[in-house]
Amino acid sequence: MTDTKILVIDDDPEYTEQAKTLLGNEGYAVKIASNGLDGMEFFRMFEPDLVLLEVLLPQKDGWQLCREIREQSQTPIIITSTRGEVFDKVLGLELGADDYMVKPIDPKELSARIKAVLRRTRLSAQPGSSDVVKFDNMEVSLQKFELRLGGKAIDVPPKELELLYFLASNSNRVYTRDQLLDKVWGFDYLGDSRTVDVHVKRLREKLQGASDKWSLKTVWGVGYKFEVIG
Amino acid sequence: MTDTKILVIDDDPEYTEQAKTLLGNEGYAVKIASNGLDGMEFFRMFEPDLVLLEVLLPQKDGWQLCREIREQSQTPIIITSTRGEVFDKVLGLELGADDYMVKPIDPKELSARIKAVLRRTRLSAQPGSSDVVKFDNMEVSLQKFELRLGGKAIDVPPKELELLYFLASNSNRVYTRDQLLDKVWGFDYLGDSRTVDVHVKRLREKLQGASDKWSLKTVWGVGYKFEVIG
DNA sequence: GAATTCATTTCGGAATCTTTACGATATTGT
DNA sequence: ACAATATCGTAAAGATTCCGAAATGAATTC
Repeated sequence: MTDTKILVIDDDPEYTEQAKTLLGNEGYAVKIASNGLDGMEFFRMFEPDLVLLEVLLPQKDGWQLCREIREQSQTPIIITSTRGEVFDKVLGLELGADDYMVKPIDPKELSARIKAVLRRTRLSAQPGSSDVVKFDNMEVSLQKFELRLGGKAIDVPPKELELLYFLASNSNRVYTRDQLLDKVWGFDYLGDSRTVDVHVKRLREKLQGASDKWSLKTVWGVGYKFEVIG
Repeated sequence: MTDTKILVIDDDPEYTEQAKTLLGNEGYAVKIASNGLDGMEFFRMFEPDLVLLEVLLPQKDGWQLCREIREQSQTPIIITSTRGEVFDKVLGLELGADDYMVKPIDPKELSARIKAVLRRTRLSAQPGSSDVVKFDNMEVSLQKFELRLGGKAIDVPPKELELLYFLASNSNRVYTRDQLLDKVWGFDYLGDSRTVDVHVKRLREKLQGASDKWSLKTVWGVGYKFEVIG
């Protein structure tokens, strides 16, 4: 049923065997790496849908690995650790991990968390995201985190940039406010959908008169879209 | 405006009363069940759009109920519990609940979470069902929510676009005004069928002279059709 | 040419969007 | 760690757009 691939990076053979059996039974394809270097290598080859990553690793520790994975992909990561330090948790989440678990791990909890994380990240999986979006004289880069209009860099706050990036990278398609809250703000955002309007307005101020080949359009009764002419 | 139904399953009368008042004020239709068996029964009869489910219930506990509901429907479920155990949360999510809240519940948070969950679960029913209808130089897209004539995008209000989309995607077939009200406005629409005439007129203004291969025709004494020549 | 059906126009109310202002929150710089 | 700054999100008022009812005029049928 599921074709989902999970990469487990941990040097405790007993634990990894257990994990492999458990997750295998749940229909996942499981791969084991027992040190940091292998971990990174396998990550590239295996292209997992989720990484289960131990903090304490030979050759290259989990933090480092987490950072490297994040630099090149949005693949969800669950950090595991024998220590239960709050510090670990905070650091892990800061580095872009999606969840955090303390060993020893209850098998039931593990599979539940994996499911939950996959569910979350799949919701926000965006079609066609290649980091930089260009239209005519406009360029939006998430990596550089900037907006360029005719070669000139414009200061744009994070939320506005993310919103513009999302709309532009899915141009001509309408999104409801709720969809935008999901895609840009996150599935667990609690708040009013009018918020989108305000951000659109602030964006429009900055984009005003920049080009006649594209625009941020309102679709009455539906939502917004980034429209490209021609 | 909202016709959304919420089923609250909880045996604490004080809590359910509070919830009923709060959610009622927000425009939801609320039904209360005070034990597990009623809960399942009401779920079937009432067909709610969302279930607010307490874990600790007489007769049949929340976990069991959650599982049963999931077996037969995708209706979103928010689990509530007095304990704040991580275990509960994880188990809840594993059983297919959509969110989890710890009592005592802040009314503001409750309504925010309900909104968020509904938002998430409704995404599949949003515009984006990549339906496009094409005839010659005309293209109607619900995804882009636009009408294109010869490559040029034309602004069309929602109702008009939906009407055109419906007629065009069932081309050459006649529909009475009442049928159109049913299909486009909704089966529960109460109103004058002359309304259709007005919308047809407005559409014709926009479509005027666009092509001779198709047209929005009146069928005298019957209704309208989108006629395609050749 | 009378009766019926359709087209067109107008207009107020409703729904939706825009804009503004302000407090809360997060970020930055020192 | 603190203050200064920037961003974010909410609420409310203002502007806009759309919808649908009614009324009148035109077309079609018999």
